[in-house]
Amino acid sequence: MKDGPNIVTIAALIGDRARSEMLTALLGGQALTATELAEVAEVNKATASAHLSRLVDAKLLAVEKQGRHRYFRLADDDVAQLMESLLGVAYRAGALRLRSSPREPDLRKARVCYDHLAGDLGVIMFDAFKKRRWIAHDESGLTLSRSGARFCREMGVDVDAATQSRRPMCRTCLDWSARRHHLAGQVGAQLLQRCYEMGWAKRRRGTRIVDFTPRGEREFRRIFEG
Amino acid sequence: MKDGPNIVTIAALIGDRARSEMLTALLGGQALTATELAEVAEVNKATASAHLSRLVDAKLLAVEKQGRHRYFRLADDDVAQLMESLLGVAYRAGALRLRSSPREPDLRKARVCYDHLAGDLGVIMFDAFKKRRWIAHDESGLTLSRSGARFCREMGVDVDAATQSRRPMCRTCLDWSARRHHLAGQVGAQLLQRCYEMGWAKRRRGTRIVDFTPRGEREFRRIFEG
DNA sequence: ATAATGGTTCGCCATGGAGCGAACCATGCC
DNA sequence: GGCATGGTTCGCTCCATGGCGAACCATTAT
Repeated sequence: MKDGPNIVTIAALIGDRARSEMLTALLGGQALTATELAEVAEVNKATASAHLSRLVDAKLLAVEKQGRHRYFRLADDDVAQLMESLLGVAYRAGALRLRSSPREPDLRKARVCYDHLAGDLGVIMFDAFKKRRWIAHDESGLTLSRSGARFCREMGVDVDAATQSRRPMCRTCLDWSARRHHLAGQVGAQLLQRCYEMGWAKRRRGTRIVDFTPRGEREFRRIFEG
Repeated sequence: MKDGPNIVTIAALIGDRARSEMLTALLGGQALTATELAEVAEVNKATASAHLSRLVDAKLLAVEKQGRHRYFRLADDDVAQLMESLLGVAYRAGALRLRSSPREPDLRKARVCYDHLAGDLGVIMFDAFKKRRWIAHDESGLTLSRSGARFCREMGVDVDAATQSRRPMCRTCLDWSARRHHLAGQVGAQLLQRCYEMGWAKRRRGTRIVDFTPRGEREFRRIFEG
């Protein structure tokens, strides 16, 4: 077997219906068990197991044992970004099944991207962060400014806890539907959490769609828009 | 055939050794003929032809007829970005063939990413653009500031011609080796051209590596660093 | 203990698709 | 015109891999 540049194995792994279904499901952010993933992919437990172990070997997924369950999640948010890139190309190549699906507008408006908010509302939030200088580009990427930290605290984000972790606070993520950036990283993740906790929004079951309540959306826009 | 989300077809297309070899070659930016690509991929002309037509159908590649030749290139710089994303994940998953290849340091230092400069030097240039406010983020992405345009003109970039085209002037592109952004878009492409024209750098044959001359690198760093 | 449930391993089948050679068009050159 | 060269089409082989069922281990529940 001639060995090619190993993007081949990665791409081939994603380029299978069942596995891709699993990965897309995990883009939702929550960890799922093997059987759940088998259902999502509509395959046998045996096949699912085989797929999953290959995905783990390739470091696309990470596992966590919990009792007799094995919880799978995306290994990394690089992987999430990769999936979004793929979705972007597929979407613009016109092949994405989503297009002309009734759910598409909702997905474009607000959805979960691994663990943070994507879609139009995600972009709005990111723009606000830039405009108000809550984040700044420096040599090492994106950093939260002093005023940004203040804002986050007001929103109930535990900035100090976040400082401990070695996961970057802020990070950009390319939004396939809007072709713009939105906010990822710890701050992005925690802000989405807060949206749930404050009752502004809720995940729609079985999808990546985030439904904002009318009041939630009003508040959100009041804070981030204009 | 159950139809999955169509990232499957895209990923599957990339997930084949021969095709992936072709795509990677085209990441070099110049259009190549079918036979050249067949050689790169080490396959028959017949198989190459089959692969190429599938890639074109999926809008990953674009063709241009010229006499009895058919020149293939990446359809879009979205595709280039996707490839870079994949390279990034493959690289960090530790599987990339490059790793521990003698050429790796050179690739990390400076390489072509489709049509613009990537690698450490690419990142240095992008950082300079940010720091000196030659580019600014606004709602619609990255724009070239007035001083940025002035600088580009000094460098011999034809900014006005670029304004005509509908391809974005500036665009970020994620650098898989540096995990940071570098500059893409028309300005990125033209600046790389100028590096060649001014004799600062040269493509290393058959690779994506850009070799700077000692003088070229000195000049480059003098302008963009610090 | 025994049963139930979550996952994995193994052996087998089926098929998609990658690869080739040969014949075949298309274009350019002499 | 005739010949070389670039690409495509067609028919064929062959192998990698996805899929399943059944048996099996592991963990929790009763």
